[in-house]
Amino acid sequence: MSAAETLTRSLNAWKGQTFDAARCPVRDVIDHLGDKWSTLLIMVLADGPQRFSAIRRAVPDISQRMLTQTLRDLERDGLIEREVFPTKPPSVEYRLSPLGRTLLDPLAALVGWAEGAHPQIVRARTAYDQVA
Amino acid sequence: MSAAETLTRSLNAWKGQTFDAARCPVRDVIDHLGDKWSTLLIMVLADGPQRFSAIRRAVPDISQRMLTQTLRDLERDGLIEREVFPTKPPSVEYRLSPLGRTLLDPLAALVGWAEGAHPQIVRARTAYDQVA
DNA sequence: CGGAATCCAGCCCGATACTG
DNA sequence: CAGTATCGGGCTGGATTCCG
Repeated sequence: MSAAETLTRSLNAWKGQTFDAARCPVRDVIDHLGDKWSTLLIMVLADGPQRFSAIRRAVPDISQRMLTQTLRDLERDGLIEREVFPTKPPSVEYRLSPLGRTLLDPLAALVGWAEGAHPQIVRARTAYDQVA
Repeated sequence: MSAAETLTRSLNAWKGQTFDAARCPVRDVIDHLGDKWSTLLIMVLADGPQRFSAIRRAVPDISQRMLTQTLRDLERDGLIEREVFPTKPPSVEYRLSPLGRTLLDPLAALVGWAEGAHPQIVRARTAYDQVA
């Protein structure tokens, strides 16, 4: 089955039903990954388990608040695991869960596409704004 | 190269540089796709060219304003093309551009993952909320 | 070190009304 | 039919402060 057919079929699965966005994976899962930091944090953790402050250094422009919150959301979705080491001062390690690791393949495909398409997209924007 | 290596390498490409989010594809492209409607509209257009009102019927809960705006943004990025037929009343057709079609494969992979992982994610959330 | 709590700005997005 | 214009609420996310 082609990619287009896969996507069309995924859409049509929701035709006619009393519409419930919460039960549609595209909305319930992908939209959630689409927030400002989720994909970036998963990419950081793809390299291996990381401590809170190490993640923070890897993503310099994230605020402490959003780092905590995004990690919590990913943990709640079962994509990452959190382990506390009762040292003094405490240290906390985050790692991808088995489910989270299954996301790496499709995510790498998307990131690869984004890198390849980025120059064309930048050019398209310039051309569009030229006219308008 | 493994998916994890691909992602890590993509991240490390930005280490040390004076950080400029606009030049990072993950932020400039993927975050943009992460808005509420973009992926959904691309999925609709994967089936073939569609008129404005047909797209609207396919995504019942989008407002006219957001449909117009999201289509404009996708057109600006060069992912879709817009053609006006000067009939009376006018009709406008939208279709994926060649560049837009190259997104279908990675997008289908991600949507496929989301469908497969959705049940596990729902269960993870329930378990998490149980404890908290 | 890794948070939690609070406050607040911006903008995303929806609802509504009007147009060529 | 396919928009545009305007208004306004709510949520995302940043800055700051405090805590174990």
